[in-house]
Amino acid sequence: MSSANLTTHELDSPPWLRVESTLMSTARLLRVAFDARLAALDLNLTQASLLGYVAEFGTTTQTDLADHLGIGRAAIGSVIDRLQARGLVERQPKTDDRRVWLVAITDSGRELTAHVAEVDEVLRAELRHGIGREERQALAWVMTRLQQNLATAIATTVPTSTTRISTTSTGEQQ
Amino acid sequence: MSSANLTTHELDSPPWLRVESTLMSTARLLRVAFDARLAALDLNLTQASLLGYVAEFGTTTQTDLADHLGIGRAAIGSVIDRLQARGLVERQPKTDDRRVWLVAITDSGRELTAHVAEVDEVLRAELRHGIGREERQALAWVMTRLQQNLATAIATTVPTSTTRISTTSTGEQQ
DNA sequence: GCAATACTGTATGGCATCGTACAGTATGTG
DNA sequence: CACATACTGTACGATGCCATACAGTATTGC
Repeated sequence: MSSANLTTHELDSPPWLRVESTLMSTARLLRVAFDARLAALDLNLTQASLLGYVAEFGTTTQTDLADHLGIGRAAIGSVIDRLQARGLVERQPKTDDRRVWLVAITDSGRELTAHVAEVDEVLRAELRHGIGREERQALAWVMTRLQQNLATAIATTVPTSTTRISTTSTGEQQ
Repeated sequence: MSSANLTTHELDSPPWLRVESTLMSTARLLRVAFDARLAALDLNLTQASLLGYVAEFGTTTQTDLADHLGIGRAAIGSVIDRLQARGLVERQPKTDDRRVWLVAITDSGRELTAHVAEVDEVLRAELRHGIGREERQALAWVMTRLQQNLATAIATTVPTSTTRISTTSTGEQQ
């Protein structure tokens, strides 16, 4: 079974990483699940998110898009490239700022978005199974709080910066 | 410097992906945070997890390790390569099965694990800030449940063309 | 014994993302 | 107006992971 191993490995993983690894693997499964369902539309989660965002909020700059989807400006470029190549979005010049592209959804993109929304709705219904409304809200709240703490933790991490950790040897394995 | 963009993009992301993207970005931040703290030890989260697992549960095969850490067999190999190159773990042949390597922790690996545990403890204390015990437990419970639903959803995804969710056989013609 | 099958680890190529550096453009300051 | 600074999108290389294909080894069936 080459499919992502779906073993509930949180049960016997080292206790000092239990929550972390559960979160990580849940995120991975989430991506796999969406990607699998979206594969029928030849989209992955990132592409679908971008499409949905543009469909809902209209034309936006790439930087804006990158911020909202939580990935970098460099990465968003290639995502747009592919969607544009398929005619799902288009880049329009912005008249008063020639640095930026405005990313707009096309008709066929809008059409596809409807299918995406459908897939999304179905999948999310399945994921809600056995989980109450308050529990979902609590989950969202705790994770938001966790994000704040994470941001603080990252910001206050002692800059290992200059140490650079010197890759030293390690270089070649093999 | 180098600060990952920590924008709280969950607030205005497309509603039909809100929970999903929150989970994804939380996972990303979690990895970034751990990686940043572990950078002082020249480890990333995956390496630290592997080290911790071997330290706690003793020698294991690579396949076993891959399953428990939730990544593939191919990926685990290179992780072990690097740890081995630094003398933190070692590969021991298994006498009664010459296909497999038993991955064992070394003395210096065990020593480093103590530091890892320390980093982990500090960071987790920071992450708990403002989050009650029951809330954490609720989080863990919901995510476990979510994982089950995800696993089911993935398994029941209609195989698009070549997508082989199928069980064992069928794989190669032959 | 021998062939078929299953399993383990590795090599290879691909993908998504990151981080850095860069050229083009806008905006602010003197 | 000239210059410095900030911002946008892109190019490039690196990383971590995956899926596939493969060789070596074990196991099973006859």
